[in-house]
Amino acid sequence: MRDPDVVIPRLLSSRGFRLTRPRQAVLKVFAETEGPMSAAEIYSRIEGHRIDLVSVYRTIRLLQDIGVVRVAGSGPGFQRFELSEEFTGHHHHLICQVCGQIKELANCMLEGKALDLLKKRTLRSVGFMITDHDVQLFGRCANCYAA
Amino acid sequence: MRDPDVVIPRLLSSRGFRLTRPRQAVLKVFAETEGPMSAAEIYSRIEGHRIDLVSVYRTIRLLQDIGVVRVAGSGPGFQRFELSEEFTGHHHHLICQVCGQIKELANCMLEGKALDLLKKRTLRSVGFMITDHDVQLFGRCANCYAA
DNA sequence: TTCAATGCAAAAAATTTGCATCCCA
DNA sequence: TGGGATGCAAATTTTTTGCATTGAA
Repeated sequence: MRDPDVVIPRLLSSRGFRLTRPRQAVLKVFAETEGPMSAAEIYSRIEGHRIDLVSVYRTIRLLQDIGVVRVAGSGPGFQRFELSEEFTGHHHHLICQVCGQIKELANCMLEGKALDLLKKRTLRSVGFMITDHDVQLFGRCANCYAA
Repeated sequence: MRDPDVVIPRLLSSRGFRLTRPRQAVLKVFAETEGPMSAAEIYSRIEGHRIDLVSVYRTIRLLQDIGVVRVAGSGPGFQRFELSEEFTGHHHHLICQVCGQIKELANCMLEGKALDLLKKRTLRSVGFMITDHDVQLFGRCANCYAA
């Protein structure tokens, strides 16, 4: 698994993008946080929040464009973002339907023969080429289950 | 599989909600369309669109509250809705990353022992009670694959 | 007839864009 | 130092809310 603090700045500079203060701040939040976050959540985790929310949006977009950030599980009316799997490893999410909390789940029960077979069949039958997948598991987290 | 045209009006009236013209129009669109739609898409499919977009939103919310519609695969900046599985059957989605088109996929390769085991393990280890799941398969549809 | 539901307007919330200024390479 | 990046303001887009009027039961 690669280290975002090393890889991403290098990737930015190799493509002619500058490593500015707002970008560093957003990258820091991504690197030190597990699980998907909305733009507002990222913004609120930047100490002092002395950068503009617009720059958070622009940085997220840039990181998506260069392939190091992906959309992961939109909430009600907004999107959440997460480092791509080369940094986090392949994983899926446990989403609490009561409080909205999202946790990572390391095991993927979809990889392997079943998925390979599905890919082949889908390509043959409808012409759709499957390249990625996401599994969302809904239910109640420990707190909301107890309550 | 139940018939939404029969079940939903009955469900509405049994809970004291009225079957108004805007609600009938939205229900008609849900019943005759396969796959998830945004509020705007639903609105655009209502012939003559002589009802207000606000009523579309309010109807979607109501249908969610009584459990016959669910959020399925939000797009970039908006949500998509679909009849719940008692009407459509359990299924997942093929999402084209190029054109955004969404198609239904009837087979679920997750049901069965693997999922049961995961449910047990997750409940025991992190206290999370899994009740539902969604699988999104990303890639390229036949058109965009050819291009 | 009556109260829920609608349409219109306007507000909120999430996200994007324009542009003068700033600062990283 | 020059051009990409930022901040601020304002525009867009999606969704929600307030309120007088309408219409389904």
